[in-house]
Amino acid sequence: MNKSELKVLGVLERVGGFASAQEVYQLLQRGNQSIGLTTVYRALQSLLDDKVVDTLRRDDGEAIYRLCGENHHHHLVCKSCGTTIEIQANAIEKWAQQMASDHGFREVGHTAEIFGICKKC
Amino acid sequence: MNKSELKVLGVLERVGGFASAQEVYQLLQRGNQSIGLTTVYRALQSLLDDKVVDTLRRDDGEAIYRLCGENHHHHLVCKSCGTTIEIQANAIEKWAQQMASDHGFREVGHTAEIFGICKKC
DNA sequence: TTTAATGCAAATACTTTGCAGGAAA
DNA sequence: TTTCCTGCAAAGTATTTGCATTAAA
Repeated sequence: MNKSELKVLGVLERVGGFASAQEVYQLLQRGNQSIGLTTVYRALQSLLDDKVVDTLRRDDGEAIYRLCGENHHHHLVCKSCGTTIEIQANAIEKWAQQMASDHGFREVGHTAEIFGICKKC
Repeated sequence: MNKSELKVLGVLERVGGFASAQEVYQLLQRGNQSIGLTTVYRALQSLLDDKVVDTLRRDDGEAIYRLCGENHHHHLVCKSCGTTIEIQANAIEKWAQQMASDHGFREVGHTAEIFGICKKC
């Protein structure tokens, strides 16, 4: 675990959810923690190998990462104004676990998002 | 629905599962149905808009497509080998509706995906 | 000194876009 | 003609790799 990996971990902690390599890089640039993009990729790859972070793909194909085992939440997003509401979803957590074990899956994660038009719009 | 879209649909039917744009393109090249890569991408985009096909991302970020059934479903995806299982989820449908109406949202849709490592991997 | 870490620049792979020629209506 | 369809080439984006430089042990 070297200096770069610690910086990347720091960002992921602050973000408290998913972030792409490009986002991590930009956040580091804004702070005074600047490191190269290549190094961010290498740090993330290494953290993945060590199973410290978890990865999946956004709809546009960009890889996003988060700390493993972190409690996550879901979002209710307005398609019109972009307002985002964080929601708790025990039902979803259970559902995901259930479905996964029904099919013999392990190391399970999930994503879920609700979108629509909010009151104001 | 034009000629190119029909060719792409034909391939997806024959494949009977997921295929990437690049794969569709190569399969068409091998047959005597050759069309340009650009056209394959455009056809897939159009089929997506018409909700005739369904898309997901492979682990390497490549987009894969397949014909979609009429009913709304979710996916259980193996992060290792890409195996995908379709699952029904009434619980999720209800949850999404509930959460949305709790917050005064309308025209509601949602996404949900479970990922993990499957039995074989 | 010997090894590991860094980052620029180039390479790679998938995907999208600009544009000009061709088909269809 | 006028509109839509095609596909080549170029551009764009995320990611990886080669390589020379620097930091660390």
